Amino acid sequence: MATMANLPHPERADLNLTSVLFALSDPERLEIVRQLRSGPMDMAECSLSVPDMPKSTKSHLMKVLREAGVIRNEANGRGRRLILRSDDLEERFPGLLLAVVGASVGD
Amino acid sequence: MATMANLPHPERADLNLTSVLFALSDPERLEIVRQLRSGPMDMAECSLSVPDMPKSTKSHLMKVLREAGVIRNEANGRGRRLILRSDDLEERFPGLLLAVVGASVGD
DNA sequence: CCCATGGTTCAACTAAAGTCGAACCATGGC
DNA sequence: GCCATGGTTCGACTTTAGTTGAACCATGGG
Repeated sequence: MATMANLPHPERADLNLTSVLFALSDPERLEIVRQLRSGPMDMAECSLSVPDMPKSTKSHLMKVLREAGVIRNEANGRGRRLILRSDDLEERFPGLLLAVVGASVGD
Repeated sequence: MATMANLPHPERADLNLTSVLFALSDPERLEIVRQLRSGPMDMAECSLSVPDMPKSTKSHLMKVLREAGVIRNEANGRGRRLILRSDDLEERFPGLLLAVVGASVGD
């Protein structure tokens, strides 16, 4: 029924550039964002470079992205559905997301 | 004669996206970058939100930006000349700089 | 109803980043 | 030559961020 814990998300107008940049400035978090580029994903599905990452650590990565307003984290059955906030980011920071996810990381 | 200490700068090809994003994810550093958008500046001229910032702290801000490849820091007489590496950034991460410096920060 | 699944939260710890005084160092001007 | 200027570097410290196990919790399935 999708009634699990509703986590807080900042509103579009409250998105802060430096917070977004910080959230994107970590390779693991950036990788998550890239995977979400092609559409929502179940959290359990999204793979990271560290395959055996503890779930508390993974949850923390999501928290940073969510609190910066980069992703939404919604209850979905037993799991979580992750959604990139493309529209909100585009509105607040036009071109930023495209530049970031489109670029070659460099290492 | 401009022969003062030559600080190390990463080459264009070595620029790393997450390092650049991290360097830009601080309000003070972002402000410096914005001031450099309109051309090189003497380090002594660039004003920060904290007017009485110790010079060691200011120097550290510049170091982070320089080591990420965002700015050049060249000897210039008794002082230092700061130059935004627009071309290198545009080459490596097209559209990124424009999106970042063009955006409203949000707080 | 019970339990496995998939996740959040907390607390304790480690690691990384920021702050800033003090020492040092070129330069340009006198 | 000397000194004021404008900066870098170092070291010690504070602060912030990342990591993880353990406890907890909602859900869906049997």
